[in-house]
Amino acid sequence: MGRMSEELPAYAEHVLELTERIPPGRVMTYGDVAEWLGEGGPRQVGRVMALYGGAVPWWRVVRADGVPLPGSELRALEHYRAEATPLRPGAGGEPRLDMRRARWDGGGNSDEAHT
DNA sequence: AGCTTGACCGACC
DNA sequence: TGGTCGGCCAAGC
Repeated sequence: MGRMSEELPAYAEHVLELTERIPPGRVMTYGDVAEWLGEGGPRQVGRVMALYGGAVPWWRVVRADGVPLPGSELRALEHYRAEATPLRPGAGGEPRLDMRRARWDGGGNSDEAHT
């Protein structure tokens, strides 16, 4: 029949798939995901994560400024600690992601970090 | 059809 | 370091 009941939009599936691909200890920004995918924008990625992010390592997709997801900071921090994700003390002493080291390019070159 | 909202981003000041 | 502004793009009302 004509209508295909998409339980999960194709775009959402791509976002989730890439998210699962992010190695432990690394993160990608919403914008990076969108750019890597070559479609949509940061806001679309954010929407997907808000709706279906619970099924994937959501803590590995973060804002460009390295601030942990508001509302789930504790849970995120726990994961970062467990994965040894590069963190950095913020102004108020609050931990923020060290984007310079934690940012992952998407597998184009897995080993590139290391200053 | 128009306006608001959102797990955003970069430039500016 | 932090606040504001404009741009972005899809979904809801």
